[in-house]
Amino acid sequence: MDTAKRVTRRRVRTRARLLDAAFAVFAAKGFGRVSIEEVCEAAGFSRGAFYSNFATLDELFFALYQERADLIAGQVADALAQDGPDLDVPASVDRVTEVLLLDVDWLLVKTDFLVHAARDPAVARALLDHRARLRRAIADRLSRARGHTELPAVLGDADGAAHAVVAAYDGVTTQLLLDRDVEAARAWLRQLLTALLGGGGRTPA
Amino acid sequence: MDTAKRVTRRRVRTRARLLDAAFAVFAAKGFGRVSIEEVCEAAGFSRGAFYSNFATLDELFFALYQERADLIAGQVADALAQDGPDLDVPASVDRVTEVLLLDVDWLLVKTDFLVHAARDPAVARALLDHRARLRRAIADRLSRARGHTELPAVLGDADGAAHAVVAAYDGVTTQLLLDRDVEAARAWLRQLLTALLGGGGRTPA
DNA sequence: TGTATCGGATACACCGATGTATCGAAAGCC
DNA sequence: GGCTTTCGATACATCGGTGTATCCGATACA
Repeated sequence: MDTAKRVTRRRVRTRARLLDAAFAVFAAKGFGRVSIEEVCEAAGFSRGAFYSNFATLDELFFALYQERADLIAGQVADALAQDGPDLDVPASVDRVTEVLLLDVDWLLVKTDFLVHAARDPAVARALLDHRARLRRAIADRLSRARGHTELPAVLGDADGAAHAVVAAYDGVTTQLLLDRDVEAARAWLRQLLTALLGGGGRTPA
Repeated sequence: MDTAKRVTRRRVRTRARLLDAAFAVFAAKGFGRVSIEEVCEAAGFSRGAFYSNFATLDELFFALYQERADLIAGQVADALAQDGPDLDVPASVDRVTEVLLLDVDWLLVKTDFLVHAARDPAVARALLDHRARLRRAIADRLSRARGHTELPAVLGDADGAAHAVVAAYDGVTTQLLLDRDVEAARAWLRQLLTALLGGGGRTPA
């Protein structure tokens, strides 16, 4: 039942170029202020290319988000897998923080997508799925290390702790979008996370 | 030097109606998807009324945000002022939480505004100011009660604690926008805040 | 290399929103 | 209550974006 059209190699390239261009334009101007034409122009294509690959800007946005979010998720998983069976909380926190607050442009686009998802249940579900997957990765890591380092009881189980980690991430992101100070945000997220997870009292610079 | 035009009473009414209508429409569709005409129609006016009061949609949005944000800020201040010189952390947390997560529509509009501010330095400054004022109110309250309840040292001074409170608020907001579960968000914010501020171990329902 | 299919460019018709200029009615002032 | 000023409605010109239908060059496959 392979309905595959004649394999296409050019197509994937142009699709990728469209997505890249869209990312740049969305980051710069915000999804709400971007037209299909602008994306095409930035990608060096005509609108024909766009309509051949996507039905609407929303569809492209969705594809874009999915692609990049998977990428980040993978990086986070890697960062978490990097220490052995013993969990070194501060080191893990550092690595994850580095990944999560790497690229302000991504945070901009991601927030745009949040606003978009907040008004479309179907999109919201996709975003919630992504977040759930992220939380699960964190929770797994935390519970795997239980017994070594005891979690503060106030948060409940490892799942609660993972929830808290994500909330801290989101909270710091908000501030970062406004002041654009990545280093401050990283320091602040580290501090928050160690405060929540109790990674042994480390004092910030 | 009173450059005041002949006093106008009708004007303020229509302006208010425009702002109210804009709030509803923005909440429903998102700032990026709303046209001037839609706002006017929702308010029961013609576009002439709009252009007589605002130069651009951005300008209206700014005014709208300022108005509502001041309102909320006042309510938070009230909530914080409600106990006497002694600070009852859990009670205060409850009251503030109630105010901050009162209205999902407001959170939607506020997040739209964040996205908007993230790309306009002037607007960003205004939003940062608001946040700073909120933080200061919280920090004042916390430090005024110092000695009674000791804050966890990990967060630094009262200012750091206030920062953490706002971050928790922002983080919980993000989740709330996606799952629309206000009660869960409230419970979760209470839990986070007591975890951060150490309001004596209360266990959630 | 020939050929059938695919992908992107071009051209066109259309629509909705914008901003402005003008006019009539409402509201304040004496 | 008349007069003046202000406010909002109406009409118009314009523009940018959208979506579609068609065409030609590129690309895979035999």
